[in-house]
Amino acid sequence: MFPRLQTGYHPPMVVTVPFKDAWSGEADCRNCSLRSSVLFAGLEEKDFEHLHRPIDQFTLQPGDMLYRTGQRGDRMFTIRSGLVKLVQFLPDGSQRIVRLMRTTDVVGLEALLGDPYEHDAVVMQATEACCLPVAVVKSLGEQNPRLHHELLARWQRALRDADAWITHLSTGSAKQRVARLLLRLAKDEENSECELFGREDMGAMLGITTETASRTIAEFKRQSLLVETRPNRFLLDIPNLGHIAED
Amino acid sequence: MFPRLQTGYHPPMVVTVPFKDAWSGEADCRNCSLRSSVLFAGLEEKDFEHLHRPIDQFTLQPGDMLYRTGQRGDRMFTIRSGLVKLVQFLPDGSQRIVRLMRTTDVVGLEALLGDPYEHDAVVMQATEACCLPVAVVKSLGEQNPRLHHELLARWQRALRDADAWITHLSTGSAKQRVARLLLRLAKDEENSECELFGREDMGAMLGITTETASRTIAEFKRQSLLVETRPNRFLLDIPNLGHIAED
DNA sequence: CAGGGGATTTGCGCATTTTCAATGCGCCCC
DNA sequence: GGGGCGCATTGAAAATGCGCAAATCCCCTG
Repeated sequence: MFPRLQTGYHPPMVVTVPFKDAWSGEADCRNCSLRSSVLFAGLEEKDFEHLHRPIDQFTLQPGDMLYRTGQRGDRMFTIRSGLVKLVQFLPDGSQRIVRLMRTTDVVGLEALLGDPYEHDAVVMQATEACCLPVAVVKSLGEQNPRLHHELLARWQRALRDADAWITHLSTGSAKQRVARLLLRLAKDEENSECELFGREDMGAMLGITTETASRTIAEFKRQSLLVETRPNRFLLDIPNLGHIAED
Repeated sequence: MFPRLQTGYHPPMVVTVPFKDAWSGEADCRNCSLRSSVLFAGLEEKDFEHLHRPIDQFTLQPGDMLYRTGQRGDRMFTIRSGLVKLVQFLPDGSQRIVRLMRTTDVVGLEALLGDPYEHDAVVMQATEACCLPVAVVKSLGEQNPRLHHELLARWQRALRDADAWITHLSTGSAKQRVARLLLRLAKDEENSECELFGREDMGAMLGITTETASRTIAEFKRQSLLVETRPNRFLLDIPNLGHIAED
């Protein structure tokens, strides 16, 4: 169903690989545990009656791709849990990650306009996603003003994230960028811990090389700004990282 | 009406400065010369009848600000001509330009959601702008599906621009970034010429220092990749700049 | 338990970029 | 015509990041 991409592989690759069957059931949108914060937050009983086919739900593994750049698709996705990166490629073949999508984010909004997808959407951590057919969202959006407003808000959220990505993660020294990334990752968690990922991905997010990403993390570890509680899970010294990030 | 900001000034500044009266008339939307490409492209005669107050039009000078970060506003702007930068600030006070807005772009979309503006919107080159009250756009958007679609498309366009900003203007060496910026500026013009701006602004766009921007431009000039036809107007050697940009 | 593949870390030399300071240029105003 | 101001350019030293290769580590598998 969803092609799998190995970390480190690069795009001119052809996906000959297994169609992993990732379907994990039909979502019960009415009783969705994320209902209040998700795109469908504003739906009412009468709207659900228009939902003729149930919404499909998928469980995806790292490397799976929701879609590829340039492809035309008729679906968007709500991320229920996990982590998905949106990747763009430069003419020389190098890649840049332009956004991370997490719980309650909607991926692939451009499909709603009939545009081809702008990115490769690649799963980084095991992810549950709901598949929203464009036709459904479109028709519900026309009937329900709250959903419609919710859609605009999603677009705006994506835009704000993109701007923050420029301002925070693509500006300043490597140390600053890494520190800002760590803080941002820990922000949503309760215990000032965060799950990190491969150095290559870090580099692609921050516009630095893999080695510089690695060196910086290693140095932070030596300075006890980071403590690795398990592989790639870090406890942060938030105040001091904040100090590095800002100045 | 619109506060003026001098180039090089930074944000914690208070605008004590003259309220320049920039009002330049009421727009005749029906016969707008940009009608076909502007937000209101899809309006029909009956829609115009709902336009009770005419749309105001402004002529703005470099340094004028359409709005500031954090401010709540009830208007958006269509840029008719000229150039406007959207600026964000880092905690240390340095600034980063995250987008350039030009003819037919809509600035300040976030007002439509009732959100505070996300940027400082500062005029870089003399600009004509139409002021679109949020209430008007909102009510027309509910009546006219084409306008509504147009709105989504604007949001998507902004998002695509933001992503391109990350991928093209915030990635790679200084030389590459400058080359990409030049090419992008020349793209819309017919004669492979482009209007450049202050080195400080260039730096803030590319995430490099003013000096590096200056050095790079100076070097391109020495290599005849650029020819300055008038102050800050450059004729480009597109193929060779393209070569630098890509590799 | 040994072997292998991939990812991370590290060393080292080099290129780029920053930083700070000085100089030069053009323009406007007195 | 002579400041003065803002901006662009340049120089030189220092800091930073890159590229490449070697070493290490980790995990998975046979």
